Amino acid sequence: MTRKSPPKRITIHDVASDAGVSFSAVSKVLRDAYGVSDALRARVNESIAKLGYTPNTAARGMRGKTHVIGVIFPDMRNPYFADVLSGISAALERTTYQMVQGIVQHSTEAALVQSMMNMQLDGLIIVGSISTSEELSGVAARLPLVVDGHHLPNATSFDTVNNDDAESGRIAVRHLVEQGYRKIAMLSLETHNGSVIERREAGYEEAMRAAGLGRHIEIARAPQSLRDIQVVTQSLIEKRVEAIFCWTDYVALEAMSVAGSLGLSIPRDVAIVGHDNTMYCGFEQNSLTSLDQSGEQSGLQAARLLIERIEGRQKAEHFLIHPRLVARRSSAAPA
Amino acid sequence: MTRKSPPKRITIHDVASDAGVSFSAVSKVLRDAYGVSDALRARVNESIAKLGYTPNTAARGMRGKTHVIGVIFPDMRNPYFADVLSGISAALERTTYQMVQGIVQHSTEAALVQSMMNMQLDGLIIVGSISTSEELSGVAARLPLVVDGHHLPNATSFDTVNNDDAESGRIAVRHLVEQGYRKIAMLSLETHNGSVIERREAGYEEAMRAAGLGRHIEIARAPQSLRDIQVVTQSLIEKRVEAIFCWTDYVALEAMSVAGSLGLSIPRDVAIVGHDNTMYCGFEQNSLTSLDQSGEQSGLQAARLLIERIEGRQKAEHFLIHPRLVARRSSAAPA
DNA sequence: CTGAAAGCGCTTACAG
DNA sequence: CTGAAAGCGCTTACAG
Repeated sequence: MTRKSPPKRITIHDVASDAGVSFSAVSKVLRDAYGVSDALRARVNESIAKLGYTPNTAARGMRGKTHVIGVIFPDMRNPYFADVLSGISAALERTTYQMVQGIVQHSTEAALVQSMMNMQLDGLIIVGSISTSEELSGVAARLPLVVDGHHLPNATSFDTVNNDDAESGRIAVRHLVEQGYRKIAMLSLETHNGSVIERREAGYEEAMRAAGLGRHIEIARAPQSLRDIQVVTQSLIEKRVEAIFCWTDYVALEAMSVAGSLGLSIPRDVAIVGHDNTMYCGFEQNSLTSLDQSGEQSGLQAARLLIERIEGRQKAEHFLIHPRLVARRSSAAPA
Repeated sequence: MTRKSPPKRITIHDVASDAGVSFSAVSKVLRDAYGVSDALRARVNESIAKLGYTPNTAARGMRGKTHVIGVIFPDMRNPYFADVLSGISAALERTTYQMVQGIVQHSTEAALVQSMMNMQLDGLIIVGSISTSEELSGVAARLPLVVDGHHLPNATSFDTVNNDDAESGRIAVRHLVEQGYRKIAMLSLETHNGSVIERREAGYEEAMRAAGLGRHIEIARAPQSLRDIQVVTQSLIEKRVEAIFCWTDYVALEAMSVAGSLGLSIPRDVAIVGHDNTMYCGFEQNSLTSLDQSGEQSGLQAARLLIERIEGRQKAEHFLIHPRLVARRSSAAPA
């Protein structure tokens, strides 16, 4: 085993001997525990600074808290998640908690959760979970959990943060109807119970019926791949729909691309509305109308709830965000 | 302290007693160590499966390897990083290594590195590092390190994976010159020594001179914010440049947006070339010419190198990727 | 207010 | 081939 000899790690013992105190005194200072005099604390902190000591997270994890939380994202491609992360990060800034991310790629959400539990993290935020209520309850039984973007009928063992996704669907439809569109389709995703997408679909259908457009309800579901989105968009266009509400922005941008490739002009030939109001919406070449659910706010609240839960709160809390339409050229009234 | 009592964790001892062996025998099976009979191994594996045992990463970290590596990204907004992650993930799939990500937000790269060292991770991949050679050498002295996207004059204690960024700059310029453009500017980023951006600038300048266009060299550097990019793009357009080579795609998309807002048409009034060939380039409304440095390949190689290094390789290796131009409408020859 | 002891769940020599 | 012992760096009662 040829290993480079790593510079010896500085431990609590080194700090103790430098400060001339017992090593348990150092531990107490670190954890802000009771029963340390100001003099002792000052001396220890000085040594910590001098030696550049940082606690070994693995060792901490064996006994108490690691002061690290985990955040799980379903993918890194959807720019909405960057907004959520930004909110979480801001909320954590003034706390002693650090964060690591797990992004579902070839592995599964469950594997990532397991891996983070094995690392003894203090709590977990799962964004856009694809797990069932039962699975999430199982996780919540083992560590503090907040789920962001998943509507669960009866989550009592963990907190949730959600956009009012049914309202998103309603707002999108009402807006398009006001602009003069009637044959409004929805471009959705093959999904599962309790997902944000399911709620958006429900809101879409409800508003269509309320507007007397029930006969025009048309929900097309495509997997996440660009190729599939293309095919499904084409078929909607062939059906001569007048407007398409897409479950997330990048799908809307792809739909826009397909329409353009077919020589159609937006919104004249087909109007498009996205969801999340990510940074690409504002680009002139897209000018995509979108529903803003403030990912930043969502992340901020999720982090707040998680910390409260780590510090002892037992009762579940559920935070709801109200979406807001940002109208742009892609849904302008037909001339 | 009212804490929910978490279901007791299954440890190596539980497995041992279930299998009727000593707990050290279990440890050996887990680590594939020498000196375990097939019969014992089979019995232990059966118990592991039955009990659903997974090793406690924190405990492992106290003595040996955690089998977890860390990947640090400078941000989550640039879609190029999703490609890199995908490559790393693919490379890890057939190994026993898990991965967590750290994304630089409000914290710093150095803080994230420290945090991951404290977690006793087995190795680190830093993508798009902003640290100096010295800082990175300091990290490499403590754990196996691969740096992706950072040209360091004399990295001997860690591996690197790089795109040939000077070549990217040259290819961009040559392509634009072939298409008939002469006043070619570069939209860059305020940056540091050894960065990929610096190299792209160097390649740009070199190719401009080689084409006899030295007098048209114009490098505008903007911070990462959309607002700043707007201002800088406007000033380039006011100088009546004929083409703009942007250091990364989303900057190019923003430049495109600014041009559009000013009523200019692309490429007739100004041609645009991006870098990374991320998924947005192919959208009809963008149709952005871009240099493909294959983020997936980059991630794949980085993970391979890191694992080799974790398993004992001492000599530094440096992998170079050759960029490839993907031409689209944004740089078509002026009619 | 301060310190000595036990123990978290593993790995790593070492002894049988 | 198998197992008992020591120890990684902390936290948590507990004793002084």
